[in-house]
Amino acid sequence: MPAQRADARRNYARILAVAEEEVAAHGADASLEQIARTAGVGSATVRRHFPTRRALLEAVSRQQIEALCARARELAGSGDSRGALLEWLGEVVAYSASARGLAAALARDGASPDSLYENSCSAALEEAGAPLLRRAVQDGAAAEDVTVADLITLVVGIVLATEHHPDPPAEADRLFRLTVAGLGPRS
Amino acid sequence: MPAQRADARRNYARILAVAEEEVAAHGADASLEQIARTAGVGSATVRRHFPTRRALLEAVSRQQIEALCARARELAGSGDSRGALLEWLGEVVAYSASARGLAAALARDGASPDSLYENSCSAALEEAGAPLLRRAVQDGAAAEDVTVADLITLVVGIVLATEHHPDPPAEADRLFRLTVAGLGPRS
DNA sequence: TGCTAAACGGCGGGGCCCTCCGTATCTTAC
DNA sequence: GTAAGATACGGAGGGCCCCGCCGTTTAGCA
Repeated sequence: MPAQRADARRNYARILAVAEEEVAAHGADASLEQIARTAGVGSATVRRHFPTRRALLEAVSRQQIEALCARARELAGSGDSRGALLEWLGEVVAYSASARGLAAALARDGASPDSLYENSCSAALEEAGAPLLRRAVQDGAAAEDVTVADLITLVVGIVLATEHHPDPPAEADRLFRLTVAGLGPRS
Repeated sequence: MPAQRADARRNYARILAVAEEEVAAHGADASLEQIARTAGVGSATVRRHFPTRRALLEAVSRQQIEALCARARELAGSGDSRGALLEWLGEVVAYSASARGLAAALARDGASPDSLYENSCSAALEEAGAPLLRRAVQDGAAAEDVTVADLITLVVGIVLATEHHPDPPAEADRLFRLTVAGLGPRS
């Protein structure tokens, strides 16, 4: 006895596939109705499988998020704690800047009453990044009151602000390096 | 012979006043129709005075922007070039975080064909901030390849990313300080 | 006081989001 | 194999919004 009916699973997959293309093409505010139309289902079905736009964005971004989490685990064993953290953050920037909708999925949405099980995407990333940051703090390469959430928020901010540039990934990377370096040579 | 008819000016003022409240209440994507209704004019009239949402946001933010420009001129004479630049940027953060819509008005919108006379808001800010940055660069307090536009973009990113937090201004300020400090004590 | 041009605003088209509810389809049990 | 029940579907309608058109009003000038 499947937890879900077979046709429901099929539709879920179809919708998700179409949504990936549509979000890639039109960004985080792609039309849900358009997705439904292309997938050949009713708009209600889309809403049934993905109650909120955010839910859909998170599902679309899932693979990328998991890849980033895996990368964090890889880097956790690296010798250079600061370098590992920066490398990982840089990849988060690169992914978010090139895969449209990812940044929006990561952005916290204060509109929710209970923020417990929500933000599954950003929660996963934060958990994966925690060891990296912890090690960097221990090595004195990062301030103690910084959280992974802070870093993710900064990254998301950079990506959001560069979203409309001619070459978002390049610009995002530039600003990220600038941020890492601090305002300038002399502090 | 007025460049504009008297009633047009009146309506402009009415709409702008209503828009300020509405944007303050509902953020950058306040309903233009709601503004028209509250102002007691047709929605076409709103569009006539403010062809794009961005135009309206810029008009709404004009006073704040000018205040920030004035502040930049004040700080231009300060002895501590780095301190002056940081002080100014901090105020940009504070303004943007507390006045809803300002960040959106500042955000570059790549949708425009000719970006010449556009972004009057951010253009003004950039011009006002240029001397501050120039001095900081001369004093070696900022990297040479940094532009005011970069700094504004970073600030806007921080504000956008913290927009949905419980206390946006506080969070934005935190992240700004974190950015200025660089990732950590050891670089 | 007329005339002209500027400004207004109602209206309709198109789109999107959201909800409801009758219907079709899958599962399971017999 | 079939009948019953649960599950999922999707069309339709309401509400809101942005946008453009165009007949009408009104301010400003002679």
